[in-house]
This record gives sequence, structure tokens and C-alpha cells, in this order.
Amino acid sequence: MTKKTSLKDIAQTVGVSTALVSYVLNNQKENRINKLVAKKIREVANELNYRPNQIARSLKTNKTYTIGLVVADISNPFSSSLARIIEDEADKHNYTVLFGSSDEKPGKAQKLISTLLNRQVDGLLIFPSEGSEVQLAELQKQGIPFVLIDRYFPELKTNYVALDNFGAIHKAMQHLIDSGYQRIGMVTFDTSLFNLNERKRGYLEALKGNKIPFRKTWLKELKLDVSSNEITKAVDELLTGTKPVDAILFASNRLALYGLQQINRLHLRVPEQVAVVSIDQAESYNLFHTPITYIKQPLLEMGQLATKILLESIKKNNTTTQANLEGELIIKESTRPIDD
Amino acid sequence: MTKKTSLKDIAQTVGVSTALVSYVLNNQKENRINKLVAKKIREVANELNYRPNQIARSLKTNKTYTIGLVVADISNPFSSSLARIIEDEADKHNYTVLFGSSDEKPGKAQKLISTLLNRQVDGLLIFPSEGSEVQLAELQKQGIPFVLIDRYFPELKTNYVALDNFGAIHKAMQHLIDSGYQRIGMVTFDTSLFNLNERKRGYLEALKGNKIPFRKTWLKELKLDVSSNEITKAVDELLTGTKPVDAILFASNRLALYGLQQINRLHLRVPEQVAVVSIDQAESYNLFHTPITYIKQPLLEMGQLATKILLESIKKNNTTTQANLEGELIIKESTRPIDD
DNA sequence: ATTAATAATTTAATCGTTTAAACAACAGGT
DNA sequence: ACCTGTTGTTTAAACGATTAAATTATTAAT
Repeated sequence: MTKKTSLKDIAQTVGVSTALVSYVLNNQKENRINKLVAKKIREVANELNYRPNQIARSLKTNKTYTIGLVVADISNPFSSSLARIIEDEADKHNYTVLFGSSDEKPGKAQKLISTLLNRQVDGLLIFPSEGSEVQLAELQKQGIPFVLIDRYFPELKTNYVALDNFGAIHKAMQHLIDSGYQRIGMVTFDTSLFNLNERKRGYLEALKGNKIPFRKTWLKELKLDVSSNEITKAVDELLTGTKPVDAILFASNRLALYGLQQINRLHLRVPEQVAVVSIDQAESYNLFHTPITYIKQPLLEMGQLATKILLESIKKNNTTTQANLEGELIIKESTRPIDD
Repeated sequence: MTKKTSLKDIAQTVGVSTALVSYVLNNQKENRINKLVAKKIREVANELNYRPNQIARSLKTNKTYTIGLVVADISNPFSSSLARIIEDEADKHNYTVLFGSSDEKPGKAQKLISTLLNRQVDGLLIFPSEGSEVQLAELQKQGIPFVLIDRYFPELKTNYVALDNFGAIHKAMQHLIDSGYQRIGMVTFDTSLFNLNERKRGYLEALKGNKIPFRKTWLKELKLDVSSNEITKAVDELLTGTKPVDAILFASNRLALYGLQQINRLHLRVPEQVAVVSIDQAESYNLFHTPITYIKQPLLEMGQLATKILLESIKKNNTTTQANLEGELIIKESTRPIDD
């Protein structure tokens, strides 16, 4: 490995001090520096292929221009799509992203955050997992800038960017009801996470608002780390009883992905025998014979906004920004109105 | 922001030198240090919630325990799945991952690599893009440890881990031919990338080996950054002429994703009217009415092996490891043999 | 020619850690 | 009493950059 060139090397070859080299390469004190010397320094820097050691700079300036991204699982399309958006937005401001997956486990998240902080990230973007309130409160106490994405805790006064889950589901439900569906099932998660419960609340409120009595067999609440088999089973139960549902609302793309497979296996026609709505788009839904109605999350806006809020709060740590963004209902064939 | 505690703070409260604190917390010189003092130091470190400044440590030790991951696009499932595997493997060795997307553009890749190197990553995992040979040769010259994933350049003697593309496609083709398909089309990329051309070579060789004369209308070569419309058009051409193909081989999951949609739109039955094979699995293929035969890439092995090779070559920079892993052909309904 | 003002550059401390080398204090052996 | 060895700890330099303050060189003004 050819030794990397440092300011010192440049300084020596040119015959000046490292300070001067630093000033020149950072375009500081421009008017005070001899143009010829500056030119020479730049030339030598180029020749020696100088790359500033960001680590050394960080140590001195106490800024790493790095943000930490904590997702549940980077291989999940929702996470990776947002990761990409965040990467691009961060890059615009010359920030780089360190990431890690928490697998929805507070312990793992804790370890991850700790690792990222040891690396002196300037701030964190977190998809928080269930039960991480205490950790987050601690971060807050330590004055570390962070923004929550997708989920948040109403009892914590933190920055966050999330979907207006209640509104989105309510909108979807109203659409189903307006289209003539009456026995509407929902497959969602059993969790204490506020945002997911908002989805449930949206479902229940919509039923109530339309005077449709709720039956508890319509609501399937699955663990966050649910297996594909369990999703299959839940969908099966919704669709094969004596009084099957005539529409299903899936609370995540993973649930929809496996749920639709089961609908295929049962040879049910969509939407004639069962209408379907999913939260969160996926290009792959188009492989299904009937295009699926879904709630489009404003991913671009979520990612960009979250990143901007974080960078703002890194600059000056004062305000708290909380954003509940609207989802858009994209109506496709899977919820065609029942003609009667 | 409460000031972070440093070694100095601990040293001062205990009343010893920072050196001693460092030795204790790093479990060095254990037998030479007074047990009571050591205990006291650990206690105070705990109380003050000490977190070592990895930046300072890196500056001194010249090791960041960070690897840089350069993918084409982190939001692509292939990339993000591998990213997750790499993350886990890296974590086992206490490494953290900095990532960035190159969008298949050498310029962007260059900038990214440069940024990562400025941050003193210990090594790089790269999904190289077309035309990056010079860059990679340069990296090599500088003695920077790196491993290529998925693609490689036969003229460069670098570490790499990739699929045996020729073998995989050949296997798929043989299966199609053995199942009675004769007019086999392929949708692939028009590129100088070696591994993708190996796919084309596998296709052509299989035809030749089975004495099936190749027709150039069967082969659709699309740009790497092809739009969904162009994929649609290519599939359309393969399937709607006077002599349509009776099977299609898709060279990537993105091609398959849009290709299958067009097959849906044309209301063609799979496999009766057209058989389908895709490289690279995707859970979402299961949404298609007919399960799709595909070549399963050994992602876990690829990611783990690449990471291991990188960490090895960070430790001692000597050998070059090149691995062409076998793909597994997973046979499903989409290539059901033609009964005759 | 002297002084003052300005221009150009250097000095030196600092960030938080690591680590070789030096040092102090004491024990045991002669 | 003196040397030797061991134990426990400190000193101080180093990593590669930044930057306030000090210093020197040059020019302009009197």
C-alpha cells in the first residue's frame, strides 16, 4: 500500500507550512495568500493525489458529515426505497449514510445506535421498534439529533415523519364501503406501535361511521415478525367460513404479498369474490391478474423531509418538527364497485 | 448537548493518567494493573457513560472498522438483499457498513468511492458498473482492499464473487429444450459487462449444442437503464409476430417483472402459450398466476463469501480469490413440459 | 529613513485516543 | 548497603487535520 499523502507531504514538497496548505485547499483567507504559492500548492496536491483524511478532520471539527440510518431490515423494499431517497438527499448536503438493521428488536437497535454514536455520526434517522421509547428518551436527553420515520411515540416530543395512518385507512375504508362492500376484513399487526394502531382505529371508526357493526372475526392481528404461513392462515379464515368477508384490507405490503398468494390458491376472483386494498405500493402487485388498489405512501416526501429535518436539527438544535403526511388512495380494479 | 466524556474526564475523576484508563478499558496489561484501580476506573467510566470516540481511535490506529458498499441502487431488491447479508456478516466481525448507490454510472461510482476512501474505510465491496475498469485498476494500484460482487472484469486480477452465469443460463436453456420448447427468446442487456455477456453466451451455446438455429429476432438486448416501456415493447415483439417464440428467458428480475406484466396484458397463458424462466428469484413472482421457474442465486453465500474475502484481504493483503458460484434452477409450472 | 499598515506565512495548540518508553517504588537476593 | 527485578503508573509523542494568534516580509506614507 503506497502511503497516503497528507498535508505535511504537500507542505514539505512545496516548502511551506501545513497551515498554509490547509488554508489554500479549503479556500480560506483567499485574498491574503500569494496566488503563485496557492497555485503551486494545488498542483502538488494534485500530483501527489492528495485526499483529505476525513477522520482527522472530523476529530478536530467534531463533525463527521455522516448520518446513521436505523431501519428494521434493509432488505425490506419499504426500507430500501427510503434508504435510497435518504441517501440522495443526504448526498446533496455532502453527507454519507451509515446503516444498520434492527430486526424490530430493541436490543439490537440499542447496540446499533451505540455503534453509530461511537462513530460520531452527526445525527440519526430511525425506524423505531416496539419498546424503544426509553432508548429514544435517553437519546433526547443526551441532545443527539434524530428523526423518527414511519413510526413514532405520541408521548415523546421528538421529530418525526410518518404517514397519517388513521386518515389513509379511513379513506380506503370509505372507498370500499362506497363501492358497495359491507363485510370488510382487515389483516394487520398486533403491536403497541402507535402508527399501526392508528390503522386499526381508522378501520374501526370507518365501520362505525357507516353504521356497519364490527365482527371480531373480521380483524386479524398478527405478530410483527409473522411467518408467511400465519398470514396464509389468517386470510384463509377470513375467506372460507360460512360468512366470508367480501373485501380485505392489508396493513402492509408483506401481508398483502402473502395474502394475495393465498387468494390465488383458493381460486377466488378479485374483485368479484373478494375486493383487496393494500397499504404501500409495490411494482410487483402488477403481476397479480387484477391490479390492486393501494394507499400510496409519499415515500419521496417522507425520506426527503426526514433528512432535511435531521440536517436542520444538526445545524441548530432547537425546534421539534412532526409531520403526518397524507397517503393517496390509488384506485384500481381490485375494488371495482359492485353493480346492483 | 451534554459534553461527551473522554478518557481525560475519567482520568481526572479517578486521579490517574489517561494512559492507564486506556489500558484498563482495552483490557491491556491486565496483570500489571492494580485490580482496585482498574475496578475504580471501570466504575467511573460507567457512571460517566463513557463511549470511546471511534474517530479518535481510528486516527491513531489507522483502522476504522468500516467497509464501504457500492451498489448500483440500494432500492433494488437484489442489492438490498445482499446489503443485508453483508451487514450481518460484517457485524459478526464488528464492522459497520457505509453505503452508496452508483446508478451504474462510472462517474458517480468514482465520486462515491472517493468519498468512502476519504472516510478511511478499511475496504470496499463493489458492484462495478460498465466502464469502471480503469478506476478499479487504480484502486488496485493504490493497494486498497476490495472485492467485486455480481460482476467482474476477466482482464483484471481482482477478488470477486459472482454467479456462474454461463452455466446457469445454459442449465435453464437445456431444461427448456428438454421440456420441448424450441423457439426460445431471451431478453437481456446490451452491455460490455462480462457477466451479462456470459448469459448471452450461455443462451447461444445451448441453442447451438442442441442444433437449434438461432434467429436474431429471438434476442432482445436492452440498455442497462432500460425503461419499463422498452421492456414491454421487446416482449411484445417476441410474442406477437407471425412466428412468436414459445418460451422467454429473462436475464434479470426487473426484466421479468415488466415482461410478465406484458404477458398478462396480452392475455397469454403460461406455459401453454409461452414458457418463462427468470434469473433471480423474487417472492413477488408468486403473485403471478403461474409460479415461475427461476435461477436461484446463492445470495447468502455470495454476500458472506465476499465479505469474508474482503476482511481477509484487509488483514493481510496477499492472495486473490475469485469465485464463480453455481445457480440453482428452481423448476415451477411456468416451464411445464409440452406433452406430445 | 522611519513608521504604520497591510500582506503572507508560520507557530503551536488542539481534537481523543494509543502505546513505546521512561520512571518510581518496593521486594528479594547477595 | 547495593544491585536486580518486578509491579504499577506516567510521560510524551503521534495520528492528520484546523485555526487563532504570532511573526515576518513588503509596501506606502510621512
